[in-house]
Amino acid sequence: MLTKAERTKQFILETAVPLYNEKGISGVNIDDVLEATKLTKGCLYGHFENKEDLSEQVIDLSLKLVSDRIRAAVYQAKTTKGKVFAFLDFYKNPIETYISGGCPIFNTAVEADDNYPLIKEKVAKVFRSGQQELAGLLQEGINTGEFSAKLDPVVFAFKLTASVEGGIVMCRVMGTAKPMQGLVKSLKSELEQYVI
Amino acid sequence: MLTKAERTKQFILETAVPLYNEKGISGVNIDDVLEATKLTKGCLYGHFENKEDLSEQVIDLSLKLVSDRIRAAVYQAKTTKGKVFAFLDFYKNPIETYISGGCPIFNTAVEADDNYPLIKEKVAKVFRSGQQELAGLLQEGINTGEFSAKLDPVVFAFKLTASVEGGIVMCRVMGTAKPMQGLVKSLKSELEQYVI
DNA sequence: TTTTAAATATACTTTTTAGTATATTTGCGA
DNA sequence: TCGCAAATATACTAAAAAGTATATTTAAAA
Repeated sequence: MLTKAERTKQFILETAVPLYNEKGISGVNIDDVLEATKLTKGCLYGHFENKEDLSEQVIDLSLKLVSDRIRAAVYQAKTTKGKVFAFLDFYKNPIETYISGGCPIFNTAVEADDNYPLIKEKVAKVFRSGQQELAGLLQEGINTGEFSAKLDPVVFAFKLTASVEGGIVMCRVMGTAKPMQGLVKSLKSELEQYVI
Repeated sequence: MLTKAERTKQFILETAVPLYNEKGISGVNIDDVLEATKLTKGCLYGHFENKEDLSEQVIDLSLKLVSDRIRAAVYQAKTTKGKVFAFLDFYKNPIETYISGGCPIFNTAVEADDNYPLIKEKVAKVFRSGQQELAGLLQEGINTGEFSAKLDPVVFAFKLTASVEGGIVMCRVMGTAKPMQGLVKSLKSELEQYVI
């Protein structure tokens, strides 16, 4: 059983997650969070040192939530090909995302890049481990004979992630999920070329 | 000959462009701009109604600058394949970008998405016309017999843009341009498959 | 070259946002 | 179920940021 304080803190973080994802770190202010949680300053500052502390923990949670969810989707599939397809299907609809406002990993990456070195490093870690995992998956597929050895796991893992993430942003701005369908289809058939 | 006021206004906008690209619209404040330009409030507010007006015009310029530059790079090549390759090579080094801070089209897209509907629409226009142009280019290549008709111009144009833009962000955050080389190489060889 | 309106600087006010001191309430171990 | 420490609310101060009134300077037309 969680203590009251722990539950409140968790509630603040969870409520702030979509807020931060939509407005960005610089775009969110404390009053937004108070408004959304219906709590007061005294309460919030009882759980977080300052805005920076809050922001850091919100981003931590956002990154964890979406990473876990993608991983869960991927590891549900049995074959390697199925896993890769599951990854591609995760952002099938870039308008209505798991956490409102697009992909938090990517959104954070763009904003943290030149402004928040600490958070930038967190996102870098997420990307690096994600790339390693995805490339490892592809390599495994080659090892088990599911894919041709002509497939470059590291390059293709990057291509998959970069194009999907880029596609999300473009679709969201243009207000249509359609190009994503074509993109995913194209990436799937690209992988099919390596299926033995 | 430009008048003094026109030159000053242009100077403010040009100075603010990299600032906005690095810090984002919500991250920039008037004092940052004054600091960078070494001008004063009285002067700045003589040229812009308010911060919103300034932001809008800075973004307009950023989008124009980078669009023009990409177009210039592309239309320098003679063959269609050469043009597409030039497009891919434009962000060959995602760390040191034409405008410091990454691709302004993409950075703006991410931030404007849920926060600045007016600017979002501007970015959407840039993406739409860019996609149309790139797809048109590919279609032309098919028409002239340079590419196979099996190439889907709309889908491939989206794939090219999304993956390069996504790749820029990932490389910047991870602090390495290397994955971009592999990505560009892969996209080039993907196009080569359609070259007759 | 002179005049003056336009451009810019200075010094302010207002508004917004972050943060804090203290009072009040509430959950939980004794 | 009582007592009190922990949690939360209230009401404030501090800091930062936006915006303005007015003085001063400067560029360009006469």
